[in-house]
Amino acid sequence: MKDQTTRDHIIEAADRLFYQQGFEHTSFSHIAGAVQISRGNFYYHFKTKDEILEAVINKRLADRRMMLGQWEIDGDTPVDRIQSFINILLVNKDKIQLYGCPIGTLSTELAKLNHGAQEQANQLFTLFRSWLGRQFSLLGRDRDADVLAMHVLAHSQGVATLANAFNDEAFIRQEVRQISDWLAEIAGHCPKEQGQQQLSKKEQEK
Amino acid sequence: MKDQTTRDHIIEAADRLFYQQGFEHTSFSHIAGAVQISRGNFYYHFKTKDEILEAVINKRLADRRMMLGQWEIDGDTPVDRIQSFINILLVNKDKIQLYGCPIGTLSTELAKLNHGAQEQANQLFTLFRSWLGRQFSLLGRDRDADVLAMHVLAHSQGVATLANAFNDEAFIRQEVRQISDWLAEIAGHCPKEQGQQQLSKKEQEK
DNA sequence: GTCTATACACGGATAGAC
DNA sequence: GTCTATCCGTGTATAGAC
Repeated sequence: MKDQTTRDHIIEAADRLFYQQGFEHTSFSHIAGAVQISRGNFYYHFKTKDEILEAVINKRLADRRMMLGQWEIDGDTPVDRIQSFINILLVNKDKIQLYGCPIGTLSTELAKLNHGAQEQANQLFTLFRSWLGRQFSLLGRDRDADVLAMHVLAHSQGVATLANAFNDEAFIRQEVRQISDWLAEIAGHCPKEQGQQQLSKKEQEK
Repeated sequence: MKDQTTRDHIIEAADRLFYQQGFEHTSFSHIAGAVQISRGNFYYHFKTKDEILEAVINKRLADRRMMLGQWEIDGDTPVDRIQSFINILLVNKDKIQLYGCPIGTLSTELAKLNHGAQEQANQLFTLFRSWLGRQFSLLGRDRDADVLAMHVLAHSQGVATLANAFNDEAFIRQEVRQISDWLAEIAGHCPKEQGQQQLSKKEQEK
């Protein structure tokens, strides 16, 4: 599990560089330099730049699925889990101020490049969208679960974009507070929530 | 007023191409081809690519200042004017679905490129931020005018990013409705608003 | 002001030795 | 698996003729 192959190292470096510098701006030389291998060796692992992009997106998908799975385990209620999503803005605030959201900025770039991998990259958004939608459904908001999910997703994207532009941590905290209040209000109006708080996983274990 | 110089044509084409394809992805050849001049001629007007970028940003600043000025004339109340801002999402929905927000995507790209013009590009955001802040101040929300302005700005950015990713017009309409309701509620709670409706510019002219 | 020709660096990609 | 050497296209930028 711990013995990373050269291929893994390449994907890891590319993931980081694509995020920090953008996909197009990152060259083979950049990645090869970061991994400390020659450019020639590079092509043994990946035939084209698009193949690396595909691998990076797949890695990001796997990483995020893992993260969402963990939130399901840690979060006792749907509200807790949605709050975990909102909190990424705080947890990753430094990187977001420097580079924006890794999912949003990649999607935006690929759209402009009219790149074939755009659909694949959007699966990252879809992953969060579906997951958030399920949480809102569990809250008893089955009818507008997807609308609420998209709203939360859009909010986090907007905050990331402006936090990046203005390099403003206070703004992130402000907006996280606002959307958390909004979430609490949503939860308060939900019929299924009040009585279920004590039926959460951890409580059941006792 | 109507005799555009070659320089103006270049800026116009670059403006459009930077928006549609991104700054880095757009080459001199692209722009020269669009303007129907040779690449060599190009350098008579602009010495470097960065000079074109600077000119494009200045043009965008001038265009947006003009637009905001028009909204001041057309909009009777601060609420009307803020609503004008929100409505850009609807007015430009087709382009937003294809290319995102011209201001947000440029800012995001320049941040990744670590480009010197980033600060200049952010003046576009600042322009809207200040303008929106003034409108909220006029609504009697002087204390949190900037917070509200940033909130509206972030919302529009988030909607643009996701509308672009999912190419989803219904989502835009949905979110515009939501933020409009929010605005109406904000206005309803504002002490200065109710009594001032009839003191608007057009009413005063009579 | 506009053109052609050209210099030069860099990026993606391949061939073949070790 | 990893390396060096190399090809080719494109991108920025310049020189100089018209």
